[in-house]
Amino acid sequence: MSEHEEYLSQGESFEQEQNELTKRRLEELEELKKGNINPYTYSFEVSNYSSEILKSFKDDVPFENVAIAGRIMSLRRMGKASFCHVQDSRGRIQVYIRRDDLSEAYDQFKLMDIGDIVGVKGFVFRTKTGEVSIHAKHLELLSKSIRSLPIVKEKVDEQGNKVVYDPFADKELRYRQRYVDLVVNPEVRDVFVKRAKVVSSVRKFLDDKGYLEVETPILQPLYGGASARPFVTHHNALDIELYLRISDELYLKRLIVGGFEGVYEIGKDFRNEGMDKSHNPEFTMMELYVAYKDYDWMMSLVEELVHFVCVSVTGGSRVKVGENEIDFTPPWKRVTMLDSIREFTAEDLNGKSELELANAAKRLHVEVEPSMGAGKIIDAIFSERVEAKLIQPTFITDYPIEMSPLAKRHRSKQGLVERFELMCNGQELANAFSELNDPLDQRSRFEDQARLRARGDEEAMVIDEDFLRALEYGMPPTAGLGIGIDRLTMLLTNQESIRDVIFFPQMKPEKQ
RNA sequence: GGGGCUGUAGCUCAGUGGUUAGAGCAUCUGCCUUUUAAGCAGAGGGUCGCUGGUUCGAUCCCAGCCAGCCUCACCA
Repeated sequence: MSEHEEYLSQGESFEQEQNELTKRRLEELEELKKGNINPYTYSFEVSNYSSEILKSFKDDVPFENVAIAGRIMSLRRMGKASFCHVQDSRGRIQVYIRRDDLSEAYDQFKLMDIGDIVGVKGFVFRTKTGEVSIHAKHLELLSKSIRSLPIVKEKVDEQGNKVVYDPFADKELRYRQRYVDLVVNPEVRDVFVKRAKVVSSVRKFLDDKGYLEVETPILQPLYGGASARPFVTHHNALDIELYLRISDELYLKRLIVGGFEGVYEIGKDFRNEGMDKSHNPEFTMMELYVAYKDYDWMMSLVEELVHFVCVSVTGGSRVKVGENEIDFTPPWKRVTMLDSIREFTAEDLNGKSELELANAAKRLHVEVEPSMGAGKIIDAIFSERVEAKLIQPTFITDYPIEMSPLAKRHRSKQGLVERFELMCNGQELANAFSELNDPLDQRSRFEDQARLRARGDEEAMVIDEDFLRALEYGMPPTAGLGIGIDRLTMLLTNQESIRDVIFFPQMKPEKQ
């Protein structure tokens, strides 16, 4: 049995359909080895990048001795000369290969395919038709591809628009084989480069303010800080259940108790809930806690932070998102939850009883259940009648106390807490409050949650005695903030699905 | 979980209750030393998502299942 037959017989790593194409590639691989060519080399001295060459080449100035490496993305063979495009991390450049310049290396070139990774040395020139290209003096196979890539072709039409033929567009394949998506769809790479810029600019902003980046446990004996169902796992040595964190909040506040005056964490949270275009089971959250500050102060910080990130990532203060243009120039509108409802529904819910609230909900065609308290009814009306209409960044402030067991009571408004959410493009982007630091109040709020849990609310918070103990030692007045990094990235890159800003979104397992 | 749409060649997609299921790209053979959606001539490639049913006959009709997308609900 030949080497490639043996490889193909090894079953599952090759689907049936790929066999013919792969078999051919494996034959080439053997031929290369027979010719003493290592198809998987160790290194190559790269001295140039495609985009830099294209940008800096001037026709009258000789540009010699360039060396690039990348993947062959197109191939036009014309007997004793050929053209191909080589794609590196910064773009693509055409390479001209002539038998006369390469002699026996041209025979190797005949065994190369689209998808192979090559190193090219040569000089830069402009072809008859005007494309800046590399005239190869040396061509070397660096890594052989034995699985054929989807072939996407492009043309620039008379109007100068890029036309794409046979796009690799199947969303399932794109998410499952993101490596292929990234190779073949250059705009996908751009989104993730911007995502990295979102994270680094958030970090820079907070570092420059003097806040300390910290890491707290992801595996937690108790979960808390949000209303959500957790993932459960098991630690063998201790023989205990552990939960994947649903938020960082309670640990970060312990650090404020410990004397840090500003701490933040950027990391993954995990929530065992449904998935849709704005929810992935694991997602990236930034949480910040600053001592001696309140939620009013935090609103100004959020304006400054998000504006800074927007400028860093996009170069400006305005972003096109779908049909809308969003302007992040501060200051942003600040409106209480009840006022926003009055503004969009003409219902004034201020000081209304539970029965009056239920009637208002009915008038607005918002479904309410008998079990819902005043706070939940207000929240339901807001979610259904207001939220989607908030396109420009808007702070919604002063939430009902029942929904916010970790937020401090409002200094002047009965039944409300000092909390705000930043709404933008009809979605929540940030959530913040004056943190509850009264241990007696915190304990009674936890107990309210425990009662909800006993009634079957699986998302109600569990009592965290160690957190209460920390508060009993005394926590300074503190402002806290959480920003969903994935959703911020969606906005700044104009992506409508969270799956398009996460490299490997959660998928059902692939069928065998 | 409800509703809608989709699944045909490696990729993008046509198509039909009836002989051997098509196109472009990709692949293979031949020609071609400035091409570019390269071209010209030829060739190979399919469990028509899976299972069952109706039928003389199913890729097509029906049912169930699987997977994906959209949407509603739930959920932050």
